Amino acid sequence: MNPTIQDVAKAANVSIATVSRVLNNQPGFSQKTKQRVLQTIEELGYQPNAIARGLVNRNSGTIGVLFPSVSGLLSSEVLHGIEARANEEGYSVIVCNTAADHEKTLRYIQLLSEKRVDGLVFVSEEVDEEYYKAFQRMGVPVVLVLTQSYKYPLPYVKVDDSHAAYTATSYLIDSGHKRIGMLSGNPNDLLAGRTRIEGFKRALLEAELPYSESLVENQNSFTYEDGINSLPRLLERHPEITGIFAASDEIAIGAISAAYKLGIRIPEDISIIGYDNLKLSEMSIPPLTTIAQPFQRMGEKAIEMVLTIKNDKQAESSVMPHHLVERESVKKIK
Amino acid sequence: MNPTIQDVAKAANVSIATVSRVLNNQPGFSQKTKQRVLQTIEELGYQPNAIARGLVNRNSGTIGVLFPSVSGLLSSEVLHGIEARANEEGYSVIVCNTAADHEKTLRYIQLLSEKRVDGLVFVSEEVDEEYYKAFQRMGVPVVLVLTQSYKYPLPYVKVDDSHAAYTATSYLIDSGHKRIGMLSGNPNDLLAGRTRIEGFKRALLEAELPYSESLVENQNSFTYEDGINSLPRLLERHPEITGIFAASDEIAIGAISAAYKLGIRIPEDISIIGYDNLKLSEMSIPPLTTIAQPFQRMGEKAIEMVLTIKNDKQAESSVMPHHLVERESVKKIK
DNA sequence: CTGAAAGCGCTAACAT
DNA sequence: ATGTTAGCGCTTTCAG
Repeated sequence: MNPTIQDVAKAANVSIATVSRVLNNQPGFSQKTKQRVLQTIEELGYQPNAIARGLVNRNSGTIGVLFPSVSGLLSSEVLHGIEARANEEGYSVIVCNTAADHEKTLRYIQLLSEKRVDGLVFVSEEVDEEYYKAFQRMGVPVVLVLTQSYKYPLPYVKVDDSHAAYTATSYLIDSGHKRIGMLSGNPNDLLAGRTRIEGFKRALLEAELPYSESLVENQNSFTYEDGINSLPRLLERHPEITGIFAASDEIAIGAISAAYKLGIRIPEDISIIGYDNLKLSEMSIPPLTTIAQPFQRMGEKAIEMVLTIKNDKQAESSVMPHHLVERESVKKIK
Repeated sequence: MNPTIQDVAKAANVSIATVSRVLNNQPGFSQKTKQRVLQTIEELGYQPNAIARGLVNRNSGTIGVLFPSVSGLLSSEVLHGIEARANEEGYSVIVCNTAADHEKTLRYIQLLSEKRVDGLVFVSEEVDEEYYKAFQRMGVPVVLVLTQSYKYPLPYVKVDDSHAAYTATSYLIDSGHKRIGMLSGNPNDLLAGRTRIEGFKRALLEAELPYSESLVENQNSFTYEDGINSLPRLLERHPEITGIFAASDEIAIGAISAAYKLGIRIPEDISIIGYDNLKLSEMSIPPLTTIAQPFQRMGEKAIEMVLTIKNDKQAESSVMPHHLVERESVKKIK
């Protein structure tokens, strides 16, 4: 059995209150007793029981994080930032893989609520009414990452998707491309789908370049496979295209693979710009030019916001800056 | 304030013991009272406090996981398996990023110990004496993943690295290659480094093919950059090489990129086989033939072992099967 | 500067 | 079938 504060008190000939005081560095003990207590703690190998502490202090020192997929290239970078910042602030993080499943998500929220986590970070998923109600019942700070809610007043941290898509498309335009298409993800995804298409469209229109819906090839998701499948279709409809904006790096890499099989050279025949700047993107052939989202920083920021809300009951949403990473998948024309 | 079991008891006109009984499905209540209790629980929105429960039951319902890097492609797959299985078994997982730092690791172990986690999963790192002592003091099951300890009796789950390297090299040989080199990771890494070189050497020797130390190009690590840097050096020393075994997929992908820049075609000029079967490997051009490690399954297995040890105080280490994944980076000669 | 004692919310005897 | 009560290990008044 682990020694308790009682054992320490007894062995050091003081009361448990005194032990508690030196443990928490609260006023009310002499240097002498402090030494004695510290020493017997050492001797006994005493370790305070965080659970008992949590019961008294009504906090668990942990923050829950909900991902639709933990093994995603993207999630792991966000998680990295979350874990780092949380640890700095003295918190642990519990990860939960919701698999984008409604029931599972609800169960996880319930679980985290029972564990009395001090805050919640909700990544990449839309917040529906049930989730929101559960959040409210928990009464702890909740912050959204890579997503936002139009219905509920939940603070978020993300980039401006529309603007970022605009930046990507404009880069293609500035590089001299005039016939530009898009490999979209899921257009029904209001957050990552619709808005990126919007930005794409706006860039084209402002540059007085042709735009039509057929210029964007939609998919159900944002994966490598989606990229593989969608490139041929887009090119079949629009063989004149020289530049492509892919809604995710994975899609872009998939498109590059598909192009390779088709004997199309990147960037000589077709230029491609991605979105995300995953580690993946520098490993492709050719290295992928893309829009970087500061995933790690976003994770850190989310924790900072959770903690701010916990203290101040208020925190503003944060729209993080994206930036262009020029590599070799886009050719400058003339 | 969250309602407590007291509130429920009062509102339902029963004692807290009764509420506790229906909550834990222990014998000793009528259907009638059960209904009543359940209903008032519903009405009050009562959620049991897992911290209080933990204090009484002396368990936290959580398992700690230590990674040298959470954002690694590999870690995230292991984590996926860990999280899934842990959740099925009613446990949560706390992730810790040690950054392979000694002090940090020690602090994390201490922290998890204070949080009274019910078990520990230790991934990809060597266990030194201080770690081991800390494990012992904790008195909870510890299982190693993708690593093992020669000094301490800690159960592990991994593949047979030497054998897997042998398999990879043999595949090259069976494909008709006679001049084969290796892009090793860190040879001072006893676990992932040394053993893979061994397997490589053994395969060559058994096939009566030339082997010398200069045939293996060492690096400090197993990254993409290492692959980029090491390919040219190996080829400079041994321009006759037609087949290469890379000690990790990342190294392999790096080598492919380097080859591309050098105008060397894969697999026409040189064949490459990797090690890991990360998602990455199917996205490369050409898709990478590699040795698959069942990362997800390993994560699951680790949790199963932790739980087994918790109950039976015994669990055997598990050497998981690896297997070859044939894709397009190796050419069959003649 | 130090100790006694009252909880934190719950489980598990032990009564009834 | 149900209630009473003693903790689990700790923090925090409140007294001295």
